[in-house]
Amino acid sequence: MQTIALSSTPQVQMSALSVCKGLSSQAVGRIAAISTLRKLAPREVLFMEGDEADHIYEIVSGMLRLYKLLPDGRRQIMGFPTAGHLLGLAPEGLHVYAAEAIGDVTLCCYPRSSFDRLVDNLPGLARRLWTVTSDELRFAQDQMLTLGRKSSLEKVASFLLALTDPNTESGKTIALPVTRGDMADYLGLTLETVSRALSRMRRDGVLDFPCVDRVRFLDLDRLEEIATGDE
Amino acid sequence: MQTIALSSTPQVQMSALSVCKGLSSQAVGRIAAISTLRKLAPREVLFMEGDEADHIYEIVSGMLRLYKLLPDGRRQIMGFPTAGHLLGLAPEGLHVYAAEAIGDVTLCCYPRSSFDRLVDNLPGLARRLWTVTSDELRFAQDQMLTLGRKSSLEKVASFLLALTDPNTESGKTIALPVTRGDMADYLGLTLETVSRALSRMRRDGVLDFPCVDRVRFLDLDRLEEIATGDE
DNA sequence: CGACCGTTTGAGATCCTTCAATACCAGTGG
DNA sequence: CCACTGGTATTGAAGGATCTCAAACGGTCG
Repeated sequence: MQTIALSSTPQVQMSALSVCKGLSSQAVGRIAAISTLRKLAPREVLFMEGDEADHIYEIVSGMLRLYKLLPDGRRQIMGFPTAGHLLGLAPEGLHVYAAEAIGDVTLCCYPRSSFDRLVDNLPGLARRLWTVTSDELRFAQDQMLTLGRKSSLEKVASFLLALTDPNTESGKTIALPVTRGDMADYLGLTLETVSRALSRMRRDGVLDFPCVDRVRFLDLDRLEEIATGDE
Repeated sequence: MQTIALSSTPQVQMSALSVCKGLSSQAVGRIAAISTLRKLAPREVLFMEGDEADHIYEIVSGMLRLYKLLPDGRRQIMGFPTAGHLLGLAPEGLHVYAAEAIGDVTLCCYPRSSFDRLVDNLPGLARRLWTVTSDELRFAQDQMLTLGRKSSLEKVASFLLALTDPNTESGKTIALPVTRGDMADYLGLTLETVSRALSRMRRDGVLDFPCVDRVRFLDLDRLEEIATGDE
């Protein structure tokens, strides 16, 4: 079984990684050969928009925020990738957004030049990357609908729903991994507006907050109606 | 030279098509073998969101609008693809947005099943598709910044700039291929707000309108400053 | 010419932002 | 232990940007 180590402490099984999904064990071995592990502290910046994209990263654990900035400092967060997501797949060689760790993060790193060679030589890897990128594109397009056409309440409801998985039911409590400010920059709102939307849904009995960083869903059907603007 | 015909009238040189870029002439031949041409009339719908994606399309000429709808009819336009763009690359088999012709459109069609086989068998095609999809993703992420964080004036300026090419200079006039309403649904605004933004930039001497569907750029530097929020 | 469609412009309403005050919590040092 | 601090969240009040509704304009086409 292929593994790689970071300073001999944590170990990662390569075949469990997202880049390797669907590839032969021989291919996995060749990917492992160019991998190294890396850790990020909270708020550590992995790369900035416009930086040379000399590595491709796969998140092993933790969460980051990806964002773009306008010259005056306005920020749009593109997403909050977690374990299994790939970062830095910028075909032109420059990062198109910044990436910053939210909490502690572990990454698997592939030097870009070696990775490029693998893409050409490993049948199946290019297709795998196409699938990954297509999924991201679909996600980005859903977000365009949210950003362009939904009200603040609908935006916040959509965000909370995106945190759930298929087997989340009313009554369940989940972690809210990001601050109000991050939610706001993700949804194109201010943090006050996000806070008001959350308060309103609590008042309306749709959800509740055991503490600031947890949500308890009380009425998921209603939440879904709010998110899609149904009524 | 590989060509395909529609009812014996128009002919298309396969090697000029975007799917084929960078592929061997043998590969081009195999792509040509599964191609057919199709024409769309203005306002004709190619597919709706949620439809089975049984074909992949490459635009030969004309322009379409791609959009998503909310249940109550709010519309977000994802883009206005033109010649060379690929449509229907939905890896899960369902279209994730609707596609509708704006004017007359000619398409090159590939049945999905045959196309999928080619992706597996033609080395280079998967990578080509990855590149195409990555470009679209980058584009979508730029649009997320515009939708989430820019003012109406900045949005309209950004849209107009996206219509220019690198050698457009102040003084040049270009076609405005879409209505105010389409611009609005693309930028997350109302058509009135778009109209007011255009009027204001005309008042300020940034641009002018010989007629409703043409723009003359008078001060491209200023337009760029407006688009990025610089000042 | 009249009907129609897209555009422009105005006036008022609405939603979201801005600014400000307060609350809350964890960490720190006296 | 507790006061102090900094970061985050909540809530209120006022302002502003965009939307809504409405009227008028201009070009195209039968």
